[in-house]
Amino acid sequence: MSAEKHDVFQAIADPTRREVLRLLGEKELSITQISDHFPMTRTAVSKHLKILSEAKLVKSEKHGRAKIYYLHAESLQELKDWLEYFERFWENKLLKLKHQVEKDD
Amino acid sequence: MSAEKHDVFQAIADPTRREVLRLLGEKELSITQISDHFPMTRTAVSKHLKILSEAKLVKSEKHGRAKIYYLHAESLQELKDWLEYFERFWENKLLKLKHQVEKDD
DNA sequence: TTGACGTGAAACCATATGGTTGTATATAAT
DNA sequence: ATTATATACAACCATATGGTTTCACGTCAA
Repeated sequence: MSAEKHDVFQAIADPTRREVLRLLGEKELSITQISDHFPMTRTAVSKHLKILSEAKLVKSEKHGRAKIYYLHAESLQELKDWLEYFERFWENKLLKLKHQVEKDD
Repeated sequence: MSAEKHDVFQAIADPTRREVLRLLGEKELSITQISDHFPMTRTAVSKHLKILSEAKLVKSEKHGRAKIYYLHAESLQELKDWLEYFERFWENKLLKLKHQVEKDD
């Protein structure tokens, strides 16, 4: 798991990491709590969390011996911006369809 | 490059593939035309196109000896839907900020 | 103080990924 | 018919990715 090349797009490419984000959307959780939801070792989950951290999609705080992770959804803005560029390619189609339906009434 | 496991999330994880999507947003292009934009072989670009095809983000038609690719942006809807779930986590913050600014006026 | 608990980190492994070169095949153009 | 063009496909390669096991270390509870 190499250096500074984990951006948001790569971070959300993995289904496990997307599921982690959903979990953290519900509630802050420790690493152990998170890994209880997955059929893999705590170490594996920990690596996923590292990647999510690098992409700034999650943040963490130490509470005693536990490390608590929480969602930092603001970083999804980059994705939203990227998507926006492509919206014109199908939003128009939906509008045209809507107009067509209304005309048919 | 293995079987049916290329979904939209994985397809857009690669910067080259995102750039291909942008290019095709401007204009339909053949494989050769697309690969002219990248510092890699036509074969490499062709593999990226295959992955984008599997994710249904692009479609293609044969015109004589050329294979013309065009954008199929509708498949980005899945991404949009996924994002929507997380919007509540920061849209509210922006709204609060906006209200604060208005109150300050 | 002695464990038990929660995490970190290193070493290792199989497979995926992103790229290359080389060869084959179909379609135009001369 | 020959040649040039556009793509397809197979083989190969280095590195990344996603996972494991093992061990070390700080922290909390008895």
